[in-house]
Amino acid sequence: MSAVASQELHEEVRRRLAEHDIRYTGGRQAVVRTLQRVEGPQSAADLHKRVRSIPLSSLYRSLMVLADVGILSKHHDSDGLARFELAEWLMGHHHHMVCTSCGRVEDIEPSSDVEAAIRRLIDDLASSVDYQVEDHVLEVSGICPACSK
Amino acid sequence: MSAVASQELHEEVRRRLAEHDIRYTGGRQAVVRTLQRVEGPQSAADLHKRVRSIPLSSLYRSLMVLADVGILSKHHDSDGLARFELAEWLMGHHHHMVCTSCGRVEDIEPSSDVEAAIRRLIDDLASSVDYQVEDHVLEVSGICPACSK
DNA sequence: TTCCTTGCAAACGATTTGCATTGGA
DNA sequence: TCCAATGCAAATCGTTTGCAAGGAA
Repeated sequence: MSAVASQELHEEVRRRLAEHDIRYTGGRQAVVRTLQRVEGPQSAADLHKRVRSIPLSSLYRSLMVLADVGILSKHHDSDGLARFELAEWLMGHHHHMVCTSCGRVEDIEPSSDVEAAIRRLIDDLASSVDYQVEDHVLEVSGICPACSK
Repeated sequence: MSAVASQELHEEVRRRLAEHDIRYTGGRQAVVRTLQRVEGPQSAADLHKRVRSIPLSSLYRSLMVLADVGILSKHHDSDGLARFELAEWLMGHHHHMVCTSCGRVEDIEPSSDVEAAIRRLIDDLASSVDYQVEDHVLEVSGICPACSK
């Protein structure tokens, strides 16, 4: 559940890719490295600005491959743009705090007891509709400290 | 917080639109009526199938207008498709349970004490990053009863 | 050699927009 | 009359794909 150490991360990724006979190429490493050092989910365009050496189509292909094998998680922001971040087994489980004013996204890592409480609530909710819970996403929106001034 | 009575709904909508000098036309009523009777957020294509009389471009325009004045809320599914549902002040606050197998989305209305607990947790999380909470979305994914058989 | 990868350009598909027309207050 | 609303076609734009060339094992 907790994040993989930074040094081990690339080895973990390489290993996971190898299981699928997929190479951990320079372009893919650049994507993972970039996502490792920036906060919040990034769009293809965001990443393209940071690794201008990789053409967009290749970037999209890398993102697809990495998401397919579970190294990245993909979701869509309020504008429908696809955004990517390192998957939870690499990043650690976390939630998002989105500023409705500036769009900034902050990662929030709940303390273990808060997280436990969330799970309990979710299990409650799920049992009422007889679902088998796999995962959950909590996204909180509000005004960030910078914008509230 | 609770849902507006079905009969009052259209009056509420008409009122809200009137504040913006926007007419509550047949097409818009069809959209609202459809969203009122189907479960879960609907895509433009979904809605178009149900109200085939309205061309897609007009449908998109209705959806945009209705979302802009806060009658509909818009979000994107895992494929990036825009989906719409009646806003919370009309629908009542609720969360989503998404089946990862068949894609079905179920609305979940948390009991008031569960909801209170969620808010407490969120306020906790938010205070740690000094955000001013406005809203929250909890999306739980798992296997629905039909798919688990 | 074998197959995964990459680049470029073309194709796609959801959504948006220009413009002339229609319709309600 | 006046201005919002509509329909149609064309344009946008993020994303995907075909295909030929490149590269690692």
